[in-house]
Amino acid sequence: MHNNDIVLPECEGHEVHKCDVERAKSGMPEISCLYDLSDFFKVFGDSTRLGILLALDRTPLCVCDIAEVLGMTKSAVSHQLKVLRQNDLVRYKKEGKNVIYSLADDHVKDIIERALEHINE
Amino acid sequence: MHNNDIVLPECEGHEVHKCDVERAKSGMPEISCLYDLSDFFKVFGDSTRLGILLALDRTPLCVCDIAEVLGMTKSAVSHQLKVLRQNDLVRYKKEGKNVIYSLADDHVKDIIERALEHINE
DNA sequence: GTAACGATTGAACAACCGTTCAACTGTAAG
DNA sequence: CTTACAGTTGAACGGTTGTTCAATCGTTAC
Repeated sequence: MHNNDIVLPECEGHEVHKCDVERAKSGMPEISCLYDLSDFFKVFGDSTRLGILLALDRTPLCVCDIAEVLGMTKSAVSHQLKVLRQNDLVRYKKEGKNVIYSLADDHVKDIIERALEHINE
Repeated sequence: MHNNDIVLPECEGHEVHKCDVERAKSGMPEISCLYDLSDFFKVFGDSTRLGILLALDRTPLCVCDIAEVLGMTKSAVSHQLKVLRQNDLVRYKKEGKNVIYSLADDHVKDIIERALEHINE
């Protein structure tokens, strides 16, 4: 519908179109960048992962404790911790039988607080 | 596993636990707030919706033009615009046969730019 | 060694989500 | 009135995703 060879002057008759489309296109980031960005937000788009991050924002915790705080199984928490690890949002260190998780950096906190502002108008 | 009646002093032997769990729990926001927050991020966690927002950040556009910019069908775009509307991220006004969409406020831009910073380290 | 516990992992399942398709509404033009 | 186009909508389909369950690894204690 959009990429045919017929000469059709897309939506002729309104001046709203062609130039605005060009302007919007010129300002758009790379497609790959768009995917990176949406993937980043996708990580925050789950209440379990968000809960983990908010808990770790208070204090470093082992997996067992995170599960206790959120009222979930260790397995479910561990799966989500893996996602957070792969996105460099948390760090971890082994301590005996425990694995202590903590936030990777302060950037995370900023982003969450900014979003909270928006929600509370 | 977590909510049985047996008296089991959860993870006795390490001082990492009980007090840290209490500290984390006390700092946690309401569960409903957690859902609101993750729902908010979920909206940004899709490249199509993100593309729409970035395009509208440059200039207001009608549905047809957004579809042109992103190389998608009007239907797909309209579906995602509905989601953005429901989350108060875009406004719209009718103009003849067209519906012109624009960003609801500047908060959106801030959040996206903050995320971009994090991705680019 | 064995037992117990913290943690991770993979498979499986259900629920969710985004696009496509077709049908439909409403407006503008002939 | 009829045609054409912008936009919306609902159903359906396929892909993704989060939790559960069972099995496993590593470390500690006996």
